Amino acid sequence: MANIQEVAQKAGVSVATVSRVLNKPSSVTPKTRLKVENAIKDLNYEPSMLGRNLRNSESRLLLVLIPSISNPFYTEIINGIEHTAIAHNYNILLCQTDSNPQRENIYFNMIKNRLADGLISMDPTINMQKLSELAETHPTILCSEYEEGGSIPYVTIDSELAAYHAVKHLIKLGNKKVALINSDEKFLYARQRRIGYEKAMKEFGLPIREEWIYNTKELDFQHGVQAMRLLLQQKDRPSAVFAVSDTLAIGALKEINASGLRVPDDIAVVGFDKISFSNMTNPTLTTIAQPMYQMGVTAADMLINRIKGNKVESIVLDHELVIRESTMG
Amino acid sequence: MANIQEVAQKAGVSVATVSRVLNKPSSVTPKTRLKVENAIKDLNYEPSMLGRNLRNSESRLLLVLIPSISNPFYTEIINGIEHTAIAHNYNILLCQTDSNPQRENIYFNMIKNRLADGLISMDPTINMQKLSELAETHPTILCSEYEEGGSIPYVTIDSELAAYHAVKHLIKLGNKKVALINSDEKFLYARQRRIGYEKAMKEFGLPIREEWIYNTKELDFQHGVQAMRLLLQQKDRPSAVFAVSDTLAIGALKEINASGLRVPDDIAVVGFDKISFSNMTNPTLTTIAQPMYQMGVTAADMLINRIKGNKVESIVLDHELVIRESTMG
DNA sequence: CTGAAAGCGCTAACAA
DNA sequence: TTGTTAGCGCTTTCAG
Repeated sequence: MANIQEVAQKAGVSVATVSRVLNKPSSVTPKTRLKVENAIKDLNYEPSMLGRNLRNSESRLLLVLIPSISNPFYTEIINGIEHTAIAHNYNILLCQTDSNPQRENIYFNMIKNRLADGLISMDPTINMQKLSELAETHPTILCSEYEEGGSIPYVTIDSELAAYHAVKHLIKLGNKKVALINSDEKFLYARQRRIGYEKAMKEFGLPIREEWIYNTKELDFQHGVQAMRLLLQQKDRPSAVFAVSDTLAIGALKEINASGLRVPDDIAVVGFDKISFSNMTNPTLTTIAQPMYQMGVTAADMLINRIKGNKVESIVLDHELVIRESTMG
Repeated sequence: MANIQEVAQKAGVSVATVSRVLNKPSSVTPKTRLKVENAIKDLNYEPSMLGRNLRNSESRLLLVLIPSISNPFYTEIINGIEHTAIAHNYNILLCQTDSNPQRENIYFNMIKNRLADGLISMDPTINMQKLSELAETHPTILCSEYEEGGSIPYVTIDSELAAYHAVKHLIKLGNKKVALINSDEKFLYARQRRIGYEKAMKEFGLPIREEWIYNTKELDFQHGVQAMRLLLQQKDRPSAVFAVSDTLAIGALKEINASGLRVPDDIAVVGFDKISFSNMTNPTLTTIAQPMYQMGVTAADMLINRIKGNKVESIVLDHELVIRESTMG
């Protein structure tokens, strides 16, 4: 636990020189550098980030806000963020809000208290009002979910177009009765995906029937099961389902199987997100792949740029339809 | 971005008094306290953790090391850690090693650089040699995977006993030919689970056949598929499988289904960990539940105690066999 | 109960 | 190239 002072003393130089060896070795003669390096080794010295951070007025920490770590949707995005962060000498503070405003507040305070230099929010349930206020004074980026017409820079995909592609795929397979398992339409992406769904249906002259549209409260498996159960109870049963998240789709899959029907023969299913489990199901799941990793990289790049004081532009990335067994006859 | 100085000035008191209002309001007269509180509000003051941390020689960050965030095994443990941490005014720095020694080094350095006050490792691939050295000078706890006879305190379950229970369950169901899908036996838990498996088999006078024991390189789904494929190629096919992780078991499930056999009628399957996806499969998976959340809480408590300078004892928690469809005829 | 002052470990401006 | 020194924002000891 030696400090810079002791190193300087041992090496017979000033603390400034030690600091230079640490941060810009080229600005020191090889001879003195060696002396310092030896002293560092002898004393087992490790520079304290506490001192450095205070002096530099930075924490070199990036706060990443997600609803829950158990949602596999975020893992690849986080990987992208983390990789980029580390490459720029930052670390990430991964924080779960559990969609709990109290939790949210703790994390907002961490930013205000300079425990983190900036924030990437991926939480659709976040209090946009408060976040926008925070964003005025502290570098902030939205990832995936964003605010239409808001002032916070974001990186996302075109949800409407993606949903349109998914539904079109089902229709082209011959399905005329396509159901939609959507999440709560208080979320922007849910509204957008519904529009994409309707657009595809209309384009092919198919009717949009309210009984085939189900809005779930949450995104988890169990809600997918329940949604599918209700859909199966219809007298005029849909022949295909588009679910706006893989976990919902996997729930639907499970329920279809349980009811003795077969996927895709009786009912075809398309999910959204391409989470890793989506090819472990039986049958494997056709799904929309978001460029997760790339999204994370982009978000982190944008945030680091903001921290540096640069202006950044919002970005919309491309998606891709991944066709697997759940729609292959 | 006001600092404590400006608040003091505005309130007409010394910085010491402001600090007192922040940390021990009862040590200040209500009258001065009010003055200070008003100044804080007026200036929108937020105390800087940078200054406080340097002064207190602490970061109030706990480093949590996991192999990969995509492994659902860790999510509940992390929740336990995080909750406990927050309750004690700590935050966690969740770090993925990707089983990459280079990554590992970065994180070890973060500890040495005082970016975190202590470390909980859940990475079975970690360099124990290096970790032990680090643990001599920095608070360290092992969670789940531990070192037999090592000096680092740990919290874990009795893997041998759990495996014994799982296999005994299969045997009691009438299975005489039980296969084991184990992970690499360089890991302690893998060795222990094999011993538990053998113990149960021996106890019931059943032969232990090497062809029925498969060691995988990794724990993911795909390796489970592959292991099961080989097991199914045996002329004398096992009638039950115990996999040491749910992801492996889910892979096995998938492969059994693909080969036209039925679970549990043809082959019964038991997993390990009770990850959330284990009851989304078809059929749902019988598995060993570890008290994940409790493990996280315990690990965090232990670490915080170590940071305080207290001695802590290693703890072995109880597990539980959760019987579901994959073993229910 | 309050204030003055030292100092946590580091960096960087300035001087030599 | 190297050293001196101020100071980042805070807490805490010591006096009063």
